[in-house]
Amino acid sequence: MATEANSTVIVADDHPLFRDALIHAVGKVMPGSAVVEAESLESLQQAVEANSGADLLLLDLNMPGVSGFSALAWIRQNHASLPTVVVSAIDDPAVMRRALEHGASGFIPKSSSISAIEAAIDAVLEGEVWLPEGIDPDGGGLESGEADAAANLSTLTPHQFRVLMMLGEGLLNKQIAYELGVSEATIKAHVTAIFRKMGVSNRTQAVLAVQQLAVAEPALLDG
Amino acid sequence: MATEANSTVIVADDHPLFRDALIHAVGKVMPGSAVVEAESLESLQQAVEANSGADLLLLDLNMPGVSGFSALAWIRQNHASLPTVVVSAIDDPAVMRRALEHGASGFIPKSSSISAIEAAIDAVLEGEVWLPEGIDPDGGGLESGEADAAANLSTLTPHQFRVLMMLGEGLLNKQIAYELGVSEATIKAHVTAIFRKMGVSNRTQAVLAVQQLAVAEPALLDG
DNA sequence: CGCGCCATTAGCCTTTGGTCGAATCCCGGC
DNA sequence: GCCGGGATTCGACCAAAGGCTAATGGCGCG
Repeated sequence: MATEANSTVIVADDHPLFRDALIHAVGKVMPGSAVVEAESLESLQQAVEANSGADLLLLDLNMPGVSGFSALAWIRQNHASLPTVVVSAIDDPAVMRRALEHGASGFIPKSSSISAIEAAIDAVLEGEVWLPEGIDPDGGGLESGEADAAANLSTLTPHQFRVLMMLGEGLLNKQIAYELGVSEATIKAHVTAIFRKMGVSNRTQAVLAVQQLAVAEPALLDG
Repeated sequence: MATEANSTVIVADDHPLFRDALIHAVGKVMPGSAVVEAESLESLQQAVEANSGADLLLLDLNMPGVSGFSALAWIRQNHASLPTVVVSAIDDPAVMRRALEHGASGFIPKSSSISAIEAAIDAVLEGEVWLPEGIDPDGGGLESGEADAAANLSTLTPHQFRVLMMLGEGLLNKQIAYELGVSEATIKAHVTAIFRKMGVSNRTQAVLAVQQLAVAEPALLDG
């Protein structure tokens, strides 16, 4: 069991109950570790920037402000030394493999037992790659467009990344400016920079590029 | 074996070799039937409009001009009496079930044997629903956003539908006008009508709505 | 035949989007 | 303490998008 002292873990999940459960599991596997919580893209970026020496990131797909593998791809490229485990309600093996392709060190379905979650954290801290039992980590590789989109995405600055995510929600420049508390001119400048880095020429194409990193929502089975 | 005479089948697939294979299978199961071919969205629409009494449509996902379930959803709503079998290189059971939810009468993976394809056509002509062996047709139902998008999509006129697909490729109004050989004013009129019917207020949101009907490209496994 | 719907286009005006240049700020290196 | 580069910020300027009105022609249906 890896019982590191003075270590830091970032837990990013917008569901408070599940976030607490993850924190609890972290506390058992890594007693004495500091935990930083994030429940949105903004707080996630702050947490990652402010704790560049963190030892582990537990990252939910689908938080307010990001969906799909965008955040994972960006963080992995900009903080390569931060091991990241994806946590998600989705339990599709193909999604798990895509997560690994984007640099994740493991994948924890939200349906996992406490002991499985602890085992996963423990394994990743030891430098291993962890997937649920019975899932084959191999398979294919990313579609070329998705890999390109991820590579381009990772060159964006933090602000540019957030702006791009908002473009992906169909927001107007004016709305983005208001939400970020800056002028519309600033957003336009960011948007132009995004276009260059993403290799596109208008916002619709930028949104389509981001969509390649989306995960298909599974049919809603719970009640 | 259903051997209808004077029947018409539409085969829509942009891969000539596979289209021929499908036509061959149709010829065996339905001797004497007329076959109409389509290899793009435009020719598909022409074929469907010109053969309103056709007995069967074999429809590929991912043809030039359309991708995902958009074409399926639109055709099923506007030509409810035309049984449609989806043909695709994708063999994900979840995709097959979504096809059925959008009104398909069956799903034929391109990896199927000739005999399986013939069996599928035969079954659908008899009014049955056909899926590959071992696939459970039940499961979930569509995500609400996807069902809404499909419903809205089906109210579009043929031209509007084509314009929307081009919006989904990130084209400018000017480019769409050029490709369709009409003026930019015409495209703007179509686009405005599309926004109303789709319940959105700008082209980015329209594209996002259409994207809900997309299918995730699987990892490329063939050589 | 007339009515409604679709497709087409023009003209006009307002809003949004996108590019350029430039100022400021922050941060690490010298 | 000073310098340089990237990030962030912004205003000005022009292009594209979007809303509205109005007019034309075709096509199906009662």
